[in-house]
Order: sequence, then C-alpha cells, then structure tokens
Amino acid sequence: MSHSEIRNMEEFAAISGISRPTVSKYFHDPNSVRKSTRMRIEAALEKYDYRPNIYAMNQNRKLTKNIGIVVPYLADPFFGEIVRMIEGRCIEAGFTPSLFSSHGDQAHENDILDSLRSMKPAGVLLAPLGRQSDKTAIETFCKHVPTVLFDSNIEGMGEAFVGSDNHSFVSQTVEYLSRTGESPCFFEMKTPANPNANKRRIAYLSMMERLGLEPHVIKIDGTGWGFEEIGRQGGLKILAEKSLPTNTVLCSNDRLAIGFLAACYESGVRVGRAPGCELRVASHDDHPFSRFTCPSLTTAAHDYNAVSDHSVETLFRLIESGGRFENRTESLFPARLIMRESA
Amino acid sequence: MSHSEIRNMEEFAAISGISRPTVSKYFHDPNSVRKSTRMRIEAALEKYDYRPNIYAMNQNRKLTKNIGIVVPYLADPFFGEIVRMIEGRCIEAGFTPSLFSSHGDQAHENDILDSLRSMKPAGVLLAPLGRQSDKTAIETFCKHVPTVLFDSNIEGMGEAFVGSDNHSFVSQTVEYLSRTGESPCFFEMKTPANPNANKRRIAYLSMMERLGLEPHVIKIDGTGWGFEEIGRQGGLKILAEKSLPTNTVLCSNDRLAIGFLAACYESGVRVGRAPGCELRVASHDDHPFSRFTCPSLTTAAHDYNAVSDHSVETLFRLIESGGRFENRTESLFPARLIMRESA
DNA sequence: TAGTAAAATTTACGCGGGTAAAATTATGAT
DNA sequence: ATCATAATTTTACCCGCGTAAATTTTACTA
Repeated sequence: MSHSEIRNMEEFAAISGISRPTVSKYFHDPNSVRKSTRMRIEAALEKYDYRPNIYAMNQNRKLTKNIGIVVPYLADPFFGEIVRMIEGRCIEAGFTPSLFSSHGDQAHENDILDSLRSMKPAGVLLAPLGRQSDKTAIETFCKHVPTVLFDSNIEGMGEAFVGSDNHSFVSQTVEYLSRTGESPCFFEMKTPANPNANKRRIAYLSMMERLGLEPHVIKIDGTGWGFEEIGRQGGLKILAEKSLPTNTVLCSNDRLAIGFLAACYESGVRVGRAPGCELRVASHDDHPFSRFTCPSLTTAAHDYNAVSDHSVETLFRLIESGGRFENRTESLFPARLIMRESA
Repeated sequence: MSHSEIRNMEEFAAISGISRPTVSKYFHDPNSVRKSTRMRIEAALEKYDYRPNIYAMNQNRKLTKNIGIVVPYLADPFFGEIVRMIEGRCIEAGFTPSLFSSHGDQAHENDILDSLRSMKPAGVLLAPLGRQSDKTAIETFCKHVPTVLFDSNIEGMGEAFVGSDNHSFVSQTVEYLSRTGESPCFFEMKTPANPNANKRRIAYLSMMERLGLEPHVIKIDGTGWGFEEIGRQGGLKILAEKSLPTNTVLCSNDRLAIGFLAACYESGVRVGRAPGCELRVASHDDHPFSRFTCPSLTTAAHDYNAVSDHSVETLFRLIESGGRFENRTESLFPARLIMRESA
C-alpha cells in the first residue's frame, strides 16, 4: 500500500533517513550515490510513491532534459512514423521528448517555437514547414536553442541538417523508368510547400539531360498540405486534356501520386507495368500507404531508420558540445528503389 | 534591438517601473491590470524580450494550464486530424496542449500516464489503446487527474466518454447495402485492438437480425496496429479461397478496407457499384485516405468536429467543476453515410 | 468635495528543489 | 592501526515565481 502523504523531497528524504540533496542527486543519476544509499532510497520509493516536482526541478536548471520535436504536418503518417522512431531514441537516452505539429500553418509554427523556448529544452529536432516557414523566426530560435533541422532543409539554419538525398531519389527512379520504358515526365505542384520538391525537380532535369532525354515538367495548381486532393484534381485535368507527353509519370512525392492514381482510376486509365496498361506511375518517399494503392506504388524509399537515428545522434553530439558545432553539417541519406506494380 | 539582459520577473518589473506581483498578474491575465499599467508592461515587452520561466510559474500552481492529449497511434492520420482540431480548441481557450502517442504499446501508454501525472495538467483527453490498455494503470491515473476518454471507451473510467455511436455507423451501412444489393458480410480482425470493433460486430448482428437477413462474420488473423496489411493479407486469403458468402463486404474500419481493396485489386477482383463489378466494399470511419482508394470508399463518417468539440468542451466543464462529475456521462455522435464508388 | 466601496498594487512569505562548498566517511597503502 | 586521499553526504544559500493580506489608488455617490 502506498501511503502518499509525502509532499516533497524534504519529507521523502526524512522518511528514508537521508539528506535531501543526496536524494536530489539520486534522482538525477541513481549511480551517483553509494549503493547502500541507493538501496535505502529505492526501498522507500516502493512504500511511498513520491515523484519529484518536475517544475521545481527544471526551474533552476540552465537546460533541462527535454527534447523538442517539431513536425510540419502530423496528419501525414510519414511524420507519424518518423516521430515514433525519434521518440524512442530520446527516451532510451534518458530525455523527455515533447511533440509538436505545425499543422501546416506558419503562425502555429512560430507559436511552437515560442513555447519551446520557454521550455529550455536541451535540444530541438525541427522539421520546418519549408517555404511557408518564417525564416527570421526560425533563425532567431536557432540562436537560442540547440537545433538540428531534419527532413526539410533551410539554408544555414540550425547547427546541422539531416535528411534524404533528393538527387539519389530521383536519379534512381528516372534511371529505372527510362531503362524499362518511355522516359518519365515530372508531376509536381506549381508552388511546392517544401524545398525538397525543388531539389527533386532540379535532379529530374539534370538526370534527363545526362541521359540525353527530353524533360517534361507538369506543374499543377493547388496550395496547402492536402497533397492527395491536389494530385487528384491535377491528374483529372491532365487526363481529360490528354496532354501527357509520355506514358510514364514520375510524381514529386507519394501523396501526390496517391491522388494521381485515384484520378487515373476515376478516368478509367489502367496504370501499371503489366501488359495492357496505358500508363506507368512512380514516385518518391515510400509513404506508409504507398504499398496499398491500386496498383501498389513504385517509389524511392527514405531510409527512415538512418534519418531518425542520425538526427537524434547528431542532436546528442550537439548537446554534448554545448549547443554549437564548429561548422554546420548536412547529412543526406540515399534512397532505395522499391519496385511495385505501378511502374 | 532586444537587450535581453533581463534574467527574471524582478528585473523586468523594475525596468518597467512596476512591482513584480503586478507583472505576475499581467502574465496570468493581461486584463486584470489597469490599462495604463498594461500599456507600460507591453511597451517594456517590446524592448526586452522577457518571458516568464514556465517552470517557476507552474511550481506553486495547484493545477497548471496544461492539457494532456493522448492518442494510441499517431501514424494513423485519423488521429492526426483529431489532434489538430483538439489542439486548436485548447489553445483558443488559453491552455497549452501536450501531445502524446502510445504508438500501439502498453508500456509506452503507461509511461505517458506517468509523466503526465507529474505534469499536473488541468485535464487530460485520453484515447486509450483499448484492449491492450493496462486498465489498472488507467484507473489509477483517472483518480489523480481529471480525465475525459475519447474515441475508445473503457467502461467506467474517466469522468466522461465522448465518441462515435457505433450502432449508428453500422446500421446505416448495413441498411444501405441491403437495400441496394446483396446483404453484407462483416469483415474484421479476430482479435480487434479496439472496443469499437466489438460494438460494430454486435451492431451488425443485431441489424441483420432486424432485417431478417442471415449474418456472416469473417474473422481474419493478425495482431498489432498495421491494419492495412492485416486487411490485405486477410483479403488475399479469402479471395483465393473464394469463400465469400455474398458479393458485399462490410469492413469493420477503413484501414482494414484499404488493405482489403488492395487485395481485391491484386486478385483482379473488380470492386464497385458500377455494372460489371463483382464485389461491393464498404466500411466505417471516413479515414482521410478513404476518398483516394480505388475505387473510392463508401463509408460511414465520424463527425470529427462534433467529437473533438464535445470532448474539449466536456473537459473544460470538468475542469471548472473541480475535476469531478456527479456521474459519468457517455456522449455518442451519429455517423453520416458517405456514398462513394466502392458500394 | 468629502466619503466610501471597489479595484489595483505592494508587502511579505512560501514553494520545491539545484548546487557550491564544507564536512564527513570510506578506501587503501604503509 | 595510521594517515592521506578520494568519494559521499550535508550545510547553507539561492532560484524565479505564486499568492494571501495589507495598503494604496481609483471610481463613484451624495
């Protein structure tokens, strides 16, 4: 039975027959006290379910054991997966992750950075909105809080960036598609939310040039983070116009592709590499749902594990280095081509 | 230029020429101080970007302005959407939401409840794992923290439950399907993660009985939260066996249906209500992706807005009532049938 | 313009724990 | 057993803010 009359560390220390500061040390690192002391404290913990007041603990700490994790859009399961991995690593290392989603909104992102600052986190893993981000706000934030950017790079901000190598993504898909059929046209949003999109377009163009093929970029309308619907509308329009320059479409990302595939289905266009199909569709990201599209989506996969692991490790190194690196590093991980039925 | 030499509220108060407790009042509620005072403080805030230490603020507060939000599985965009709405409402009301995902793991759920307790939140909105939840842990938690359960009910726990009326979901789909074609069989996991699944099966059985139709429940193998893959594997098996009792399949939830549709596509089974289709498929939830399946999925939609609004409002009432209600209430919102192409 | 209630501000004290420096205890070689 | 040294524990003081009670100011009535 737990007699929870214990109100504070003072009382708990008294009951376990140890001075409060020693108990305090114990809670910061159980191995920093003598074994006999540790055992007495742990015996007392069994009887009285005391836990230190985290607010009092953090009040005087220059920096806490918290780690902030910020993603741009949590309704995208891609980020759900990343978050799960990152949270796990942080907890293993004895940190307390706090999760935030900007929900695709600049003002919200800024608010998050604001409350994050008052949280005095040991460090922050920030996947910014990208084009919609308030660069000044992010820059200011990074000056005050040790920050590692991930997923979406903003030139010069944060102490490091960890993400995927967009060129690796696109070169693999373009090479594969060109080798096995007509060369691909590139399907993307006119005003992409994210700098990765620009890098992918550039990679497409340079890859096509290298292969001596004529590039075709199809830019569709739409703003915001509802990529599937944007891809669907764009797809419906293009299919109705029959304006596709080739029978192979390479989408900038899987969410657009999911919408585009829906448009194909609605328009009665058979997609796939099987005989009898009119169109091949491929994409990038290996979105959690891409294996369940109809047909299943050929795509270039992020190395989820490598990106999350390396982000977290980089942040830990940053924290140990006192919050600053000599010079900003960018770590890019290559893609892995996932061949499925759509191309 | 912001001269951020300000270290604490004392210094900030001195510089703005006001006593510290008055400044404290201001930060608690800007309208609680005289207008002239408020303007002086805000003028000072412009010059010196001081922000109160949240840890010191919360240390002495009996209950903070924090609200905990816990969902079972954040890689499911359904919860991403819900979270977005709930967070918005909390911020509007001047609370600070803290988001947690159990990631489908009991130990993780318990850890979250643990750190949530030491956070002294004003209240918690908890969507439990369901069958996998540690009932004892949740019960203990609810005794200490004002909690409203949502999405997934656990009998008697929390001060209230807000969710969807499973009977409304299933009765509408069953009625529609039976009226427009063959009566549906019910497709579900053998050991569902979530109590809603059981309620849906029961609703299916009772509805079929009421309509004088013979019920068929198909139970497929698989555990965990990868519902799409479970639905796909189950679908492939059943389609290979050709053991479907009717040409109409009603899936327990959209994520299973997404997998089932993928299995149909792979097996060459044409799905839809259009002529020439062999199979009709419908489901429940109106998952964010259900409009992008091929064919688009006929489903019963949650009233996302009503559920999130009412959850939050219930929690606010609970907080104002001092954390306890006279008796536990359960609020269930009806579904809206969304007719798309799959059935 | 005085008088008074209401609002705002200040005084004074406490909260729960961090942490440097002092005091104590354990370790181990002589 | 002794003494030096390292490892632990305790002493003592501080942090940054909340808040009840006392005081002052403001607003309003007569």
